[in-house]
Parts: sequence; C-alpha cells; structure tokens
Amino acid sequence: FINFFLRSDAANAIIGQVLSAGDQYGTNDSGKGIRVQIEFVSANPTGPLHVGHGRGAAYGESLSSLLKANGYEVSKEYYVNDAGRQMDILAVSVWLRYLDLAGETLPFPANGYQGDYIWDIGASLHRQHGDAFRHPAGAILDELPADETDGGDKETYIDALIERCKLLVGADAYRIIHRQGLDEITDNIRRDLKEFGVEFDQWFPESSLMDNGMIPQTIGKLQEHGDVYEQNGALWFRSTAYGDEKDRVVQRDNGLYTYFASDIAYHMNKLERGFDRLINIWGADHHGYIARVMAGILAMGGKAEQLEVLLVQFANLYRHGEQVAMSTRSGQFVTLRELRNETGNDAARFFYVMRKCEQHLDFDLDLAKSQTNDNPVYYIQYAHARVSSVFRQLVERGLSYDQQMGLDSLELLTEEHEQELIKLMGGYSELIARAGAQHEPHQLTYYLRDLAQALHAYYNAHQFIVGQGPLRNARLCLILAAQQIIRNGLHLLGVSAPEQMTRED
RNA sequence: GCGCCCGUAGCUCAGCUGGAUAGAGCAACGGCCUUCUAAGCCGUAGGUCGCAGGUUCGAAUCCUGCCGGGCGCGCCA
Repeated sequence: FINFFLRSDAANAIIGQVLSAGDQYGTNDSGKGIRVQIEFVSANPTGPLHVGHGRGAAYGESLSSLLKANGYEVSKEYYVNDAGRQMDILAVSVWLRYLDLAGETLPFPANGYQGDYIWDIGASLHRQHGDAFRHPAGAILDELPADETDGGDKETYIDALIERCKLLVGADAYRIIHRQGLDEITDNIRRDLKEFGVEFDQWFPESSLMDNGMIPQTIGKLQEHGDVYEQNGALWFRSTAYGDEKDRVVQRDNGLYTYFASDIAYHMNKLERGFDRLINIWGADHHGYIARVMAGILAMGGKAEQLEVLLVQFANLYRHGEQVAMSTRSGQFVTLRELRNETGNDAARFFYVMRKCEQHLDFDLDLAKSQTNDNPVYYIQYAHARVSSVFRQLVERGLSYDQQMGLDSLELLTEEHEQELIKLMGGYSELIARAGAQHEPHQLTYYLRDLAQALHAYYNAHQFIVGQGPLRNARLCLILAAQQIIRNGLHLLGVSAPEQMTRED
C-alpha cells in the first residue's frame, strides 16, 4: 500500500471554498443538464396518502434534489389514475354516503371505500347539490344482484351498482359525483405533499390519455411493428419479444383497454416529451410490472438505459417496540398526515430516507419523536444550532468576527478535532456525487451524522469565544463552514436547519 | 413452482461497487455541568459478516447451492 497525505494547507482551503460558495457548496455539473423525469408517489386518488406513500414521496423528493445538485435537469411528475374501475368504485361509494345523508340508506358494499373521508365528500355533494342525485333505496336495489351477504359475488354486485348509479342519475350527474370524489381527494393529496415539502412539476392525469386518443394511437403504433395479435377476442401485446415472460393483454374482449395499455401510452408520451432518462419510483409490490413496461419502451423504440425503475420497500411503524398494525382494507391505515403530526416533517423526511430504498424500513415513532441524542435528526440540527449560538454569544460579549483574518490564519488549526472536522468536510462534494449517482440519499444521512458528531466533539473540547484574534477567527471560520455543509445537506433532504433549538418540556 | 429484495454486535443499521485490524447509534458498564444549549462529550465491553462450496494474491462485497424472513406472480387497478 502507498499512503498519500494531503498537506494541511491544501485541506484547509476547503474552508474558504465552503464559505464563498455558501448554499451552492457541494453542487457540481456532472449531470450536464441531462433531462431526467422522475415519477413518484402516483398513488390512486381514492383516499388519503398513507405512510407507505410517504416513503416514496420523501425518497423521490430527496433523490430529485440530489440529482439537481449534480447538474441534472429534473422534472418531477405525479401520474394521477383518474380513470378506470377504481374511480367508479370511489364514485359509487361517495354516492352511497350522499344518499345516506339524503335519507336513503343502502347496505354499503365491503369492497367500497369505507374511510370517513368518503362521508365528507358525500356531505359536500349534498351541500352543493341538495337532493339532485337522490333516488329511493328500493328503486336502486330492485335490479341489483345479490351482494356477498346474500351469497352473491361482491365484484359483480359493485359493478352492477356502478351501472345502476350511472343509469339512474344520468351521465352528467355521474360525472359530477365522480369529479367531486376525484377533486377533493386529489386536492387533499396535493396539500399533504406540499406541507411535506414535496412539490411536483407536473400532475399527469390518466384521463388525458383517453381524451387525446393516445391509447389507440399507441396500440396502432405497436400494430405497425407487428407486435400486436388477436386471441380469444382480445388484443395482445407481444411483450415476450422484448424480454417479458408472457404476452400481455392491452384490449380486453369487452373492448376496454387494460391499465397496462394506458401505461404504455403514458411511457410513450414521456419519451415524446424529450426526456433523456426516466426514473420510476414504485412500491415493491409492483416489481412484476418492470419487465412489461420495459418491453413497451423497447417496442416504442426507446432504449433500455432510458428507463430505470426503483422499487421502494414497505415501511413498518413501531411504537413502544411493537409493530403498528396496518391494513389498507376498511380504512385501517396510518395516514401520512397523522405521521407528520406525530413526529413533525423533519423527523419524517429524515427517517424515511435513512435506509436504501430497496430495504425494508422499520420506522421507530418513539425515536423520531424523542428530543435526545438518540434521535439523529435532533442531533444534527443541534450541531447546526450550536454554531449559531456561538455567534450569538460572540455578539453578546461585544466581539466581532473577522472572516479574512480567520482565513489567513487557518494554519493555526492544528488540533486533532479540527483536522478531523476538516477531513470530513473535504469529503462532502464527493459524497454528493456518489449519493446522486447511486440514488442513495441515505448516504447523506450517515455523513451528516458523522459531521455533526465531529462538530459536537470539537465544541466540547474547545472554547471559541476566548483566545487571540487569529486563532479565534480561524476557529470561527471552521465551524461556520461546517455549519454551512450541514445546512446544505439537510436542505437536500428537506429537513430544516434551525438557528436555535427550543426544548419542549 | 417461478421472479424480486433482505440476512453484518443483544437491537436498528453503515460498509464508498474486491483491499489494511469489519464500523456507527441504541441498549449495558464507568467518567465529565460555578464556563458559549449536558438535546452534548470521553471511555469500557460486545462479531464464525445465515450455512457450505467456488473465483482471486486478497471476499462482508463477485458466482453456485442450501437455510431463514419479506413481497409479487390476473382479459384487477
């Protein structure tokens, strides 16, 4: 082995660089403005976001920030599944709650959306439209098949209920009910994400693909290439020709396009918009779709390197050492909003990205809430606040900070703690490049903890206020630069960097 | 059955794409507040990197096979 050591003045130069670059320190232009589209969250607008979506949101946002810091041109997108059967089920769920409020009570199907928010939507519908969509319970039920409580099939039942609703209220009224559910839930999701520090450049509605005829157009394009055939009355995409394990239906025998058909059309649309690279962040349960969407991309003339699918594993919540039970059925899940209210945005954003995305995440609620050194978020924020505190003390004692004198005296920083801190700071730029390239924001969380630790250790071992001018100012330069890096790093993770910590007793 | 992810200290996890004696934080034990926030610091102890082979000068890292845990495999969305 050959060991190289940097001369200390070369290492010390980092301090001046950090102080002059400020908020921009650590960024680079290795991405060369390559256009990256990153699609994440994309939860169906059938209910509020839950803790699983929160992880995708935090991860996607942090990754976007990292890619931007590396010079990529990033566009964040949310794909809104505002069409299809699930939305019809939502509409009919809203209608049933509305009817109840209007005095017509019907049995609520087990596979309808049962959350309390459906009542709220039904209520606003009733407030705005009165009894306009009201029909007698008996008239609604008389043509419906048996539901599951009478030994019928619940899927058949709810589909019949949807048809009954459309027929009785009429197409226009049905559209209003449908829209009411979609709009209220989408607004709620949008607000939730915004409060969480996650903002999208584009909200792409699935329905726009229908409206623009993109789906038949896409299938037509596949047909031209000879990648589509008919079998059993359905249209199949020959995805096996592009590496998928079996061919997939794009148009069912009843004439309806499959969800997969809109997916191919959507990805074709992405390519047409001129993005160089596409990143999809999906829940781990969607891994089976990668091969077929990739097949779609290839059939459309895209390249395999253009699409990257990152799978985010589930997050489990733990409270008092016990796993918090969650099930999406019957509305028994913890919402993202509840989590944020409990732990605060900072802890939630940080904890969500502490692990590689493909790793299961155990989210310890007690730890996230604790205001002790166990909690890495507080630990790092405290290090940041301590530096501000030193400068406040400086003013209180009638002393001033002379940055130029400090920068001219960096050779005085010979203590072990100081050299350790400088060494860590020197690794920041490289870390940002690596974490971006590998799509691993968790590397930044570990780095920041290490840097905070070095800063705390230094703080405890030395005085900053007393002492001669040159040494004092050199030390102030050092901690100010360290603070800048902590602030920049936290910013990339969407975590605030407070000037002072206020204890809640 | 097939596919994807995971297995590192009592617990939760890093380990920079194959290099030096495997690292943190909790928890345990022992110290540090008349001094800029003790929300902190210093120290001690703790490992057959799931198991077995293979590739290599060298493996926690790459390959194969087992074992264990999680998830997914529809003309659903």
